[in-house]
Amino acid sequence: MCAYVNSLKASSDFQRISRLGKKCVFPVFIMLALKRDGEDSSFRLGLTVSRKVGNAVVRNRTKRRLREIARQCLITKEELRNFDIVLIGRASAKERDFSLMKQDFLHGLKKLGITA
RNA sequence: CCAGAGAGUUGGAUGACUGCCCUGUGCAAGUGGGGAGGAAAGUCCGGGCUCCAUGGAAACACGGUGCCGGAUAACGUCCGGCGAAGGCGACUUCAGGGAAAGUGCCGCAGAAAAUAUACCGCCCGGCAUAGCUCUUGCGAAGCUGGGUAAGGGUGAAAUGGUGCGGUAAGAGCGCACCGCGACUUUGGUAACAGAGUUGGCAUGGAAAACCCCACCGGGAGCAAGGCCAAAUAGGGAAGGCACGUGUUAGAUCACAGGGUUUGUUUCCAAUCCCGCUUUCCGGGUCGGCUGCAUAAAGCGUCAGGUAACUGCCGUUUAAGAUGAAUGGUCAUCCCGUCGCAAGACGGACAGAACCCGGCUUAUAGACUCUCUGGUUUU
Repeated sequence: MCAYVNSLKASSDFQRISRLGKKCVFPVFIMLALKRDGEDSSFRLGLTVSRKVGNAVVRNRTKRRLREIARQCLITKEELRNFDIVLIGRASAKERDFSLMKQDFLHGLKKLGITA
């Protein structure tokens, strides 16, 4: 998907994370996180935006905004090694201010105990 | 200027920082170039391309199209014309072949909904009563036998319409005009239109119930298909057995037999394939590459054509992702709304997925051209 993060693709990965991972709900998105075992040290990101959010234009835009937030917040953090994170977009994501969404994301990372 | 009709264009602009996809260049760091739409949408038609081993023909079935002529690779599309309906008009709309080939249908209402028929009414005859006249008749109401489609009422629709004649009352029964059919003729490539003669009314509606006629159509789709490739099964080679006839060293070759060829059946041509078993070799799911963007291409001049469109020449090369790039933040300007102002808010519908030609649907605002009907002035 991108050079700076590896993406989650297989639907089995999404199912495993939603079953076993920790969950944190915001009005704009739902954050799921799960620590992975093994040698691979990279961080992986998955995005899900359902049809309830809007038409194809709105869904694409929502995914881009979520991906940009992840890029700006996560790329430098060493704590995120071996973590899989899934973001599920919700309907209000198309209207919320970008900087506020960014704060929501950092807050979510703290709540799930990933960062201090 | 107001109201309206038709056709078309556009779909915010520029920049900064920081990212993504493709690509050129470079050992590398880096750096250059390109990056959503008119509908990319719905997936409704028509093609290209690919596979189903190949080509041709016929019948049946199924599906589609349906005034005429043209355009096109093709179309259910487009252009021009005809007819019908609507509008003062510009113009718009139309599932616009056949109902005298056949079957079936026409709710409710109404007498009757299709071999016509008689509910009320109108008219005539018979019987017969009240009454009148007066000894012979007239006879309302009533009963009964007929005639009649003028009038009433019902309905979406009632067996041509209006008028005059005619008649007991009526009726295309007769006549005039209109409509309709047939024939002749003129114009037109044709649909069709005009004129004339004639018939004397025959042909109610609906084909979007079946059907008939003409024409068209094989199926599935880029998750097509091809290549590289960890595992398993099918596959190939060699041997043995089996096998109609001939032949040969030999399933070697020929003929015969059987089988496949995508809606079904049949025929023709050509080509392809052929039972069982042992050993050895190989083998293609996840993944990657390809298919994959130079094409019925865009733009422009000129020429032909009423037009759709075509031809010549010149010129341009224009996204290529695959859990799917084309973003985020900000500044200035533009447009709209609100506001005295500073400023605030908003800028439609909507996201390429093999590629083209259409159709349909969604679309804030802005702009251009042509035409029509008014109004005012000259």
